[in-house]
Order: sequence, then structure tokens, then C-alpha cells
Amino acid sequence: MPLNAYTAILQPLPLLAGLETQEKDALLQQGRLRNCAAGQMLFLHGQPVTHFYIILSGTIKLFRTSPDGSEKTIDVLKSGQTMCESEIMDSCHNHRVNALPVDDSVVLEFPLAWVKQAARTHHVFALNLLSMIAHQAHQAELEAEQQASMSAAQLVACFLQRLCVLYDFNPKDFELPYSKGLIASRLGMELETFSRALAKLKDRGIAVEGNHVSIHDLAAIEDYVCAFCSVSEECATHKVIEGKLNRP
Amino acid sequence: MPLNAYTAILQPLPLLAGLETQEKDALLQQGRLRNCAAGQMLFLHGQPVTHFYIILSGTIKLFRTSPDGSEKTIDVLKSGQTMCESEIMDSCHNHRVNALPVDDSVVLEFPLAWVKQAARTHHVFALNLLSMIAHQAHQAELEAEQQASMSAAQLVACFLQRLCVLYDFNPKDFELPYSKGLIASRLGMELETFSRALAKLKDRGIAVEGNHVSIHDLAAIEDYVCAFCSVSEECATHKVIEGKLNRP
DNA sequence: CGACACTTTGAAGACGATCAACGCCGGTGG
DNA sequence: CCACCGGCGTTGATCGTCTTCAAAGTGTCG
Repeated sequence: MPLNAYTAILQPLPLLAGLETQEKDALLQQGRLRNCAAGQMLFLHGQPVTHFYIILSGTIKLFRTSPDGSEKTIDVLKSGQTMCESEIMDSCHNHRVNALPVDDSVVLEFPLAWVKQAARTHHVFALNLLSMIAHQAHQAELEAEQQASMSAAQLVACFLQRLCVLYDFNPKDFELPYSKGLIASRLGMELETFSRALAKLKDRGIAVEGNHVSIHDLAAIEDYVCAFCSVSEECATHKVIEGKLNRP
Repeated sequence: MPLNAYTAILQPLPLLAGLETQEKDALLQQGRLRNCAAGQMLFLHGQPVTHFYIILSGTIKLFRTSPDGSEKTIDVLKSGQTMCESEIMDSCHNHRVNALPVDDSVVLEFPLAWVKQAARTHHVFALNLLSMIAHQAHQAELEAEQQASMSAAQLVACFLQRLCVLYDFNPKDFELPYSKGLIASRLGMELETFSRALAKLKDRGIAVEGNHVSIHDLAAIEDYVCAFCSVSEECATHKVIEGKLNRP
């Protein structure tokens, strides 16, 4: 069965942390593998929530559109991330966002009942779920705060750092995993503003040429960005990045 | 026992929905009543989370301070609302905000173990908790989006509407429940901006004199504000408000 | 009455959005 | 092989909105 190909993604899943390998396998077997072509909506804002998803490969954009036509990217997800965990639990059982694969993607999809059943039978699963949702709520709050209090350039610097952690990139030298337009939208700014922000970051030791990024002088970036993080522990991102830089 | 005085607040609590009256009472008995003088911090950002709180009377401001001294009000809570439900579940077990009573307030406080125990023994409780947290996460996201896409005046109009629902005010005629400075901070804007926003709203049928507010011409407000809400169902606020206006 | 917190108003400045034009590149079709 | 096109990104100029600083007005409470 083709699920084996994704063991490296599925076994370390935080949602399943604390379960035995066999228990994990038993749960995962119940999922349905689904290929999603780039550009083909996976689900729509307002539709009833029917499934829970684990992304196995590709990139999926979550966004909302206002009646006035403007589009806000809520998040851009990669393999190993999950979709709809909090939408499932919200009392209004409709999707709160549109989901659109940016690349050709593969997801593992589970019916709602699966989540409820898993939460009932495995206490750990329920706790993991709660913890994930609570954490996401926190992140959303934090991001909102940062968007309000940081300049465009700071937001970009911050984003690049997070990117390195999420994708395990070496900050000195990596490629943007998706287009600048998408990044700008993710950061809630116009493409022009994003472009100008990159120019400003040149002076601060972040060089971006085309899709290639290299971050030098981490200390400077930290001063620039982290002064606005509310609490040092919340800036654990930097720790991870430092680790990367100091290694080979 | 003095808890009886708050029956009107405690019995309809969404967190306890679906439990028998006696079960609710048994759970609530384990809480400790606590008086909080205005201006005395209830807990601090970064401290370990030790309790879960139900607000019985008064008003409590949740906020964060940046190292640069600026202060962001996350929320302003009233009786019947709860604190720390999602902080409890987050894996980092520290407070993410400061809590400061604006008025002299009374809270019912429960140790962490109480929440975990209640979630274990009452399935409904666990589900309510999850649903609340998921819903809050959604609200935070939505608010962030609105802050980015609406003008100051629109945000204020929107806020006043929500205020009417939360406090069961008659939109034609009510008093602001706390200071304009606090409202401005809650909306993520400067007091001056808030003040100017009120001036603009005069033309649109929202009159504010001192602490007194009267909203006429609800249709106009809806056009003004709701065009930016992502989906009509999410604008249920308006339905409630209309109900109020059409009554007596 | 006077101190003080709260609010309003004015004027200047910063920042991002918007509009418009241009450069760059890969693909398509003659 | 070259010309044309469309998607993507950059750059410049302008505009509106919010913040900031400063000053004056309002109210309450001793």
C-alpha cells in the first residue's frame, strides 16, 4: 500500500504523538489518499466541513475572499501539516477558508467521524488535538499583534526566519519555496511593498536575488525583529536558526 | 454559600452546557471566590498558568506589553466570560497575557487539575472546551483580518454593534461600559484616531456624546460595516441587533 | 477653586496602498 | 530563429490613513 512512502511524514506527526506505532498505523490506514492538481480547489469557504486532512506533499494555500474581491491568504501549508482540525470542532460546521493547492499535492483525508472516534478511544489523541488548536489560536493572536506593530521589512525578516525553521533550510543559503506574490499575500501586504521591503533588508544582511535567499549576520536580524516579540521564549525560532548557522 | 448569588451567570455558562444542574453545582462548588480590586494584576504574562477563571462581576482587561513599552489590549472581558481555557491546554504552560481588573471584580477560580478532571469525567465538558477554544481561534483570525481590511471608523462601528450583543444593550440608547481609551486600545488604534472615527460616524447615524451612544439607521451601518464580513452567517451580530431595534 | 484624568482638535510626518510604466523571462506560433 | 505574448517582479510617483506631538477643552472630586 502506497501509504508506506510517507512514513517519514506520518510517524512524527505531533497529532499522533504518544501513540504506539501500530496504533498510529491502524488509524492512518483509515485515511484515503487523494491527489490534488495545482489550481483545483480542495474545499470552499462556507461549505460544510466533511473531512480532516493531512498534507503529504505539495503546498496548499488557505485564503478568504471579501465580497469586494480582495483576497487574504491565511496560511500556506506544506507536507506534515494538517487542515481543518479546528474547523471540525467549531460549532458552526462550515469551512472558514478556501483551500487551493499551489503545487500538485497529495493529501490523506479522513471523515469527520474518524477524528471523533480517535479522540474518544485515544485520550492522548484528544489532548494532542486540543493542544494543537490552542497553540494555533495563540499563534493567530501573536501574528495579528505583530502585523500591527512591525514594519513591512520586519515582517519579511521574521517570515524568512520562520521559513528556515519550518522547511529546515540553512539560512545562509536557500530558495523561496513559493512565489513572492504568495508570500506577500501571506504577510498581508502588496507585492510592491514586499519588493521594497526586500530592498531595505539588503542593508541588514539579508540578500534576496530572484528566489535565492542568504541571511548573514543573524545577530543584527534578531535585534531588528525580535525586539518586538513579546517574550523571549516565544522567539524560540531564533534558537533553532542559530543552531543551523553554527553547524557546518 | 455566596455562590448562589451568581446562579444567573453560572447556570447558562456555555462551558457547562449539556450537564445536569446538580453536576454543574458539584463542579462549581470546587471553585474559590476571589475579589479583585481594580488595578491589581490578576496574573502576569510569562507566569506559569495556575488556574482557570470564570468572571462573575466586573471587567478584566487582557493585554501584552512589548519590550518597547507599547501595550496591546487583547480583549476586555465581562461577567460570564472565562479566562485561560486555551492557555491551560497550550503545551507551553505560561500565561500569554497580563490580566488586569478595570473595575473591582469577582472571579471564580479553579485549579488546573479541576479542568482536566472535569474534561475526563464529563465528555460534554471536554467537547464544550474544545469548541470554545476552536471558536476563539476563529474569532482571533477574523479580527486580525478585519483590522487589516477595515478603516478605523468601520472598526468602531463594528465594535459598537458587538458591544450591543454582548451586553444586551439597546442600540438606540446605551452607555459605553468602559473608557474610550480602553476601547481604542482594544481596537488597536490610538485614542486620537478613535475620537476622530466617532466624528465620522456622526454622519452615518451613530451619535456618541460622552459615554452615551445612540445608533439609528441600522441599514446604513450594515452597508458600511458588513460589506467586509467574509460571509453573511458570520455577521449574525446584525440579526441580533435588528431584533433589538424592532422590539418595543 | 484647582488638580488631574480623560477627551478633543490641529498640524506634521511616516508608512503602505494604488496606479502606472517598465524589465525580465519562458513559452508559443509563425 | 525570431516576434509576440503573458506572468512575474521591480521601480517611481502620488495619495490616503493612521500615528505622533502639541495644545487646549471638559469633567469630576478633593
